[in-house]
Amino acid sequence: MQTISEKNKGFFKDVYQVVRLIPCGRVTSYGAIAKYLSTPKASRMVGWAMNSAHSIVDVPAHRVVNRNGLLTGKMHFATPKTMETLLQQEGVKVKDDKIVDFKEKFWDPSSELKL
DNA sequence: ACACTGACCACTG
DNA sequence: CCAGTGGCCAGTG
Repeated sequence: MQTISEKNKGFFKDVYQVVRLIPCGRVTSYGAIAKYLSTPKASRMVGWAMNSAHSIVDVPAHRVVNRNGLLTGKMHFATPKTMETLLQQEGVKVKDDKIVDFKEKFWDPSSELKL
């Protein structure tokens, strides 16, 4: 393996960059990152990038959730509760594997970074 | 080398 | 409003 951690593919690297820039106590969605990078349809690839990113500490994948604010990838972490635990430690309230006041905690790179 | 799957989102009917 | 389909990249079988 060591696919991205060593080589870092184009799209993957961009995803990690954005996720890495996510402020503490803030969350974002796949579509937001995908749209910021290129097209919202690429949200799937973002999720796939996370699939490898969950193994990378530099990428707080726990701050990345789906459009519903649901912790979709919690199962991919060390433990199914690692994701919600990390979020709660950062001040993000998680209830029923979902982020409370998700829209308030939502961090849109296309709006915050924008450039 | 080909085909299918994968942590999804947005649009159309 | 709810349901269904399309679409992007990369990796594995």
